[in-house]
This record gives sequence, structure tokens and C-alpha cells, in this order.
Amino acid sequence: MSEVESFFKSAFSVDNVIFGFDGGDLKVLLIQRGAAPYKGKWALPGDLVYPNEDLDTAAERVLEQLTGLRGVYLEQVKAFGAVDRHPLGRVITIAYFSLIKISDYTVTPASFAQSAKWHAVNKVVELAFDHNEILDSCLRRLRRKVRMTPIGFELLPPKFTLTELQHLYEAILIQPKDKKGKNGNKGIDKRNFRKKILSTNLLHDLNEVQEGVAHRPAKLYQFDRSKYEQLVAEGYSFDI
Amino acid sequence: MSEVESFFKSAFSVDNVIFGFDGGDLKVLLIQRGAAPYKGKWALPGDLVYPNEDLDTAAERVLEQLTGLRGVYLEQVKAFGAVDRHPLGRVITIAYFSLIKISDYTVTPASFAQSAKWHAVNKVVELAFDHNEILDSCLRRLRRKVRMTPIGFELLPPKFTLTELQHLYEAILIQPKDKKGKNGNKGIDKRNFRKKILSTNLLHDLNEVQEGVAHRPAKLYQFDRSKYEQLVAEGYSFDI
DNA sequence: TCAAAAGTGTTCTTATTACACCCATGG
DNA sequence: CCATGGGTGTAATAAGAACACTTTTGA
Repeated sequence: MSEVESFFKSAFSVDNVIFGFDGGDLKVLLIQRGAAPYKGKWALPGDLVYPNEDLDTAAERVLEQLTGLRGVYLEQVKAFGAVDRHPLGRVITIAYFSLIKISDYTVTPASFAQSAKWHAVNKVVELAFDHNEILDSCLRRLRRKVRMTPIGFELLPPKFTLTELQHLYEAILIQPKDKKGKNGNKGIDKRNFRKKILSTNLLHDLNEVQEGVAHRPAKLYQFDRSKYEQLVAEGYSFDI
Repeated sequence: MSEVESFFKSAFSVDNVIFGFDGGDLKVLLIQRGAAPYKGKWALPGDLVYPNEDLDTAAERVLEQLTGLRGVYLEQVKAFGAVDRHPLGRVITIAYFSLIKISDYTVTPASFAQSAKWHAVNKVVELAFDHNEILDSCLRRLRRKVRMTPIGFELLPPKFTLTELQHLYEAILIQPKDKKGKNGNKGIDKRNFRKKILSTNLLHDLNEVQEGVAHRPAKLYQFDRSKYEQLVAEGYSFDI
């Protein structure tokens, strides 16, 4: 084998960290591997990239095959390319994360998806390959990004209450329990959160309320994307 | 050719955006291509990744071959993998940026390096491949990172003045001229900058002053890395 | 004595934090 | 009428922004 040929004895894949939110915990969609290597282990959904396929397209394809969803939030995080990360050969993988409304994911279209399941990110067990490391990277990216851009709404239904929104931020931003308990990992202050999020003027008050709750029903809001885009064009920068 | 084989008709490379600072402008080290494709064009230094080489190692190798430097700041940014990004085949590239002290780069050890040259990032011309896009991504990453972590010091000599440090931040953070002139792209306020940077207590006053300047000589400072690492362990987070 | 850059404080404005009670609804 | 979460304001503190003159040195 020539040296040049040896450079091409390699492949690349995409792996997708699909986040969802169930009202309480931040979740990640994992599949249970049906074949070696790591048969039976939980893993991130991923696939080899087709020879004539862009990386982003491959990530979209993996997402759609598993969830049936298109056009959702998807962002590349970084490449993972340790020599020994794949036991069968040199495979570098490009990590993506996507945000979906957990209620939109109902059936499991793809054949391999019968073994797909939501896992709370704080309770994820040992995964195949270097997927724990990939998940960690994507989670850190999400934590940073959710405070700088209004992507949190991608995880909520179109109509939501302020308390639901606050719980989402808490689920994403509050680490389970800091090593030393140094920084007080308490929840966000309700009044301050509402003040700040409403002061952006990006939430449209729908003049509707929750139904079927055994307490005072909360008002429903909707994220005003077009307003956000207009503000961004004027130099606005989201920060929460 | 089997389908599986076709997946392996691809290669990956690393491309390295090497930043430097000459006291005035933020610079990037580019090489002039000596061979097709894009012969004669300026490009980012890069190379194919060896089959048994980690991505980070490949990026370090490219950097060392060009500059002779080891152990400098290096960070992966992301992968670029458009199908047609390389005219000769499917090559995805992993972009890195590194920060070097421009005075440490003197001779040009590698054979291909006779055509290496510093270019002001604000005046970079059309580059080979998708390297302009890669440079933009790395520059955005640098702009974000330099405010969150004390990596700016990687671009300065060990002893520096506060004015030099301020000029560095201005060179990195101030865009040449905003589209509409909307946000006032003026320099940083000198007094506020000094107050803030000194309040971190991360600069060690060396009790030395500049020599050979035709005006009042400035005091010299040194970045106290061990103090920074100690503070980080206690939960501190740099922010400028 | 001039030019050139170093160095230095205060005021104003804005953002962040801390904090506790009444309200509306369904069971 | 009780349990449950919804909804609201103010005061104190901290951070950021604006701003101009004196000092030191070499030429």
C-alpha cells in the first residue's frame, strides 16, 4: 500500500447529541447499539458521512432518520479524532447537537430506532466509543449558547409559561452538585428571571392561560422570532 | 468499488490559523502555495493527518514544522467539510488556531516556509480553498475567548506594558469598520481598562520600566499564571 | 522647552441581587 | 377551605461608562 493510499484508509462520521426537555430534566436521545463494537451499549446516534454529502447534511440525515424531524436547530461543535477512538479503524467524528421539542418526537421511523430512548443528561451511564466526552462537550456548548442566543425556545412547545421557561434554564444551567459545593447551586430567582426575560420584549403575551391545572393557571407566551431577528439586525444581542 | 470502500476514498487534514501581534495589528501567518491546486495563492498552513496521528498532534506538527515552536497555545475550532471544498477529492479539514509571540518566530525551518509571511488579519486577501471562511471562524472564536480567558498574554512578550496589553485587546476586538458605523468602534478607555485589568490581581508589577523610549517609560508587568490557575481552582472566571 | 506617551479619580448611570406576600384555581 | 403554584415591587449594591489633566522622559 502506498503512503498516499494509507491516508485514505480512514472514514469520518457525524454523531448527534439530540437534546430535549420534558418539563423537569434536560434529556438526550440515545440509541442502544445492536451490533459490535459496543453491542448493547448506549451511544449517540450517528453514521458515516456519505462521500458526496456535506457534514451538516449528514447530521440532518441522522437526525431525520431517527426522529422524522427536519428543520430543527442543529449546530456543529467540534471534531473528535483520537487515533484509537474507534476499534475497527481510523474514524474521526464530527459532533453536532440539536434541540427538538420532545413532544414532536413520538414514533420511531428508522429501523434502528426501536431502541432509542431519552436519558436525563445528569444520569447518563457509560456510553460507547468516546461518546461521554462528546456529550460533555456538547453540553458545555449548549450551556454557553443558551445564555447568548434564544435557542432555549427550541426545546419548548410554541406556547409556554414563564415557569416552564425558567425550569428549562435551570435544567440546562444548574450543574447537579458542584464538587465542593462552593458556588451555591440554587435555582434562579423567579422575580428577577421574569423581569429580565420580559424586558427583552421578545415574548408575546398570548392572553391565554393554562388549562386543566389544579392551581391558578399561568399565562402563555410565545417567542417572537421575527422581532428577535429584527433586533439582531439593529445590533441587539441576547443575553440572559 | 464497493460502497464500503467508497467511504474510505477520503482524507482529512488540519489547517492552522496562527495568530501573532506586532504591537499594532493582529496578524496571521500564511504560506504561499508552491503547487497546484491554488498555486501561488496564500493559504493557511496545513497538512493531511497521518493515519496514526491524533488531530491535536497533527496541528502541533504543522505548527512546529512552520515555526519551530512547541508548547504554544493551540485550540481546535471546528471541522469544515463541504463536498467541493477541495478540488482534488473529498478532504475535510479540522481548523485550529494558535497564539504565538511574534518575536519567537524568526527563522523558517521547514522547506515550504520560505514563502511564509505575516498578514494583518484586517487586510487578508482571497485565500486558497475555503480558508477565508476558516480564518473568519477562528477570528470569531479568538474574539470570544480572549475576553473569557487570559489567552491574550500568549501573544505578548513575557514583560509588557499596560498600553501594549490594551493595544492587543483593541487589535483583536475592534472590527475595522462596522457596516453601518452603528456601534461606535472607538478604542477602549485607558483608565477603565487599567482599573479592570489590575483589579484581577493577575499582573505582577516587575518594578522595571521600558528602556530606550523617547518619552516617559512605562512600567513592565508579567502575567502571573500560577496565581490564575489557583484562582480558577477556587471558582474564579476571567472576564475582561 | 517641546513632543509623546504614562499615569491617575470621581461621578453618573445601569445592571444585578436579595427578598416575602397575596392571588387564582381545582379538588 | 386548603393545597398548589402564579404573580408582583422595591431597596441596596455592584459594575460599567464617561471624562481631562499632570507627570516623566528623551530629543
